Amino acid sequence: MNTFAQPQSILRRSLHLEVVQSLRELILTGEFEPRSRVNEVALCERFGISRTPLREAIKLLAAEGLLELRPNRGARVAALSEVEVAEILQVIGPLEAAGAELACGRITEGELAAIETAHLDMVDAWKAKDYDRYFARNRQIHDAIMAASGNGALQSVYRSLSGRVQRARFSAHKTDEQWARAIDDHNLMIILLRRRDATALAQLMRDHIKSKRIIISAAYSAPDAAKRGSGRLRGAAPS
Amino acid sequence: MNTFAQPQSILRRSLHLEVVQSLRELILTGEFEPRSRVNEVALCERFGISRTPLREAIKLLAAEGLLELRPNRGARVAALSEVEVAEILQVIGPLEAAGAELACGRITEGELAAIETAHLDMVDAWKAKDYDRYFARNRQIHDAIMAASGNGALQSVYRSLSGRVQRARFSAHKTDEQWARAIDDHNLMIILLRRRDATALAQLMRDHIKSKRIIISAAYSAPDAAKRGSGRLRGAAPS
DNA sequence: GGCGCGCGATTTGAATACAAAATGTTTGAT
DNA sequence: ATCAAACATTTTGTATTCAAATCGCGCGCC
Repeated sequence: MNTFAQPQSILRRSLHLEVVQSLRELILTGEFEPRSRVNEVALCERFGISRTPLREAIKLLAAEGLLELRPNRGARVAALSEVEVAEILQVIGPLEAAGAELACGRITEGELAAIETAHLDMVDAWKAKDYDRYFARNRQIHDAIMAASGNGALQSVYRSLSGRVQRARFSAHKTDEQWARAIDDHNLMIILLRRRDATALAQLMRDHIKSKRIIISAAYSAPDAAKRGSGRLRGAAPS
Repeated sequence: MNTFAQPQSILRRSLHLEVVQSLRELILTGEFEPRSRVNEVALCERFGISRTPLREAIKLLAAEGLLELRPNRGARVAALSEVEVAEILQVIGPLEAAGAELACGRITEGELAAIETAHLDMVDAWKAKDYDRYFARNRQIHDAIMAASGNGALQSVYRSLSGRVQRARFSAHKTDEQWARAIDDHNLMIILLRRRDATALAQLMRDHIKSKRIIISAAYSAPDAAKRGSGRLRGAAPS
């Protein structure tokens, strides 16, 4: 009767890791806004756990840079300044370049095909102006390239940094022209990947990120746009 | 009377962070050997604290990659395989290259002078075959270059990865020729930094690390040397 | 004599309890 | 009326307690 696939798999992975996962989701999806305080007891009730594993999770996410801990004053969701975002992007650039370079030497036909599929869907999302889907596919493509690098350390560093700026990247809406240029970059990316042209692809990845940096800078300069992006959910604008 | 400088500064920085610091030291200095289990109660007694902050610290260091956590089976000091070390070095290369590139555009005369001083002392240590001092200065130089990049995110990622492979780097003893080549690299490093030749320096940093990778690979291939290096303290060899 | 099984001891995982710090509010004085 | 100080409340930090899982060992069985 009990055809449970993995009966305990959820409970198996120590509670605090489960909480880390959930919390990370909440932060990355934007449910928890930057600078908002993290109330421990409230979260405990929400997750139905005690404070001990929650606090362990908080410490972990703080080390990851998603939360910031003020001694005796609790944790709050990290809010990156413009320069911090710029700094992280300056790190991501070389990482993506290195990943792409490695990927050129190891990527399989299957991985390439998957990336192309995601790419086509991303272009589709672009045409449909479906920003959410565009963004998801974009991320998927970059992750897949990093995965194809075959370097686990590279992937995990990339994922961590990428996660930290995800919100900023997402909330910084592109102009039509910037968006078109990004699509161009991605088209070229596929071509160079197919050609296994490591050098050119590495350079492209660096430039690609650099333009993202410019876009985000612009978003920070426009205060209302930044506020909107990083802040509360989109919807009916007040008055 | 009480001319305490920072009366509580030690207690101020929440206990778990203090423990993280101490534990990190113990791991990095090699007091705790790779693969050795971390007994919680024993450490609690050693630090004179309870298990809660210790466990928070353990979770943190596990996230950092210095410890590995096995569910219900405690933590143990991470022991990197050869491929893991190689992977991390593959990440460090581009990071150092990027850092050096940035540093060329921002480094001050004072920072440069400090690096040169460290460099001279490192060369001195080399001549005296003082490996410990050589290693310390080496680290100092690389850290200083990264610091001169002015990119905080880059520095922290670098420090983390660098720490994880520190033991492997240290324990992989160079041949005389390799050592001489490393010195050459460093000489050139200083020259290029002075010239602010970002492109050439970036390339040098990549190559510099690449040679380190070869050295470490060789150390892993020689099983006794690797065992010796990663394992117990040097001293009288058995039989 | 070797191997599997079960029991006890140890160790980890999580929850609760207690203490200290910070925040917000009220009250009193100027 | 305003400001400040003290108190009460909330929230964090740490310790202790309880439960569950693992490990080691001895016993019995094949």
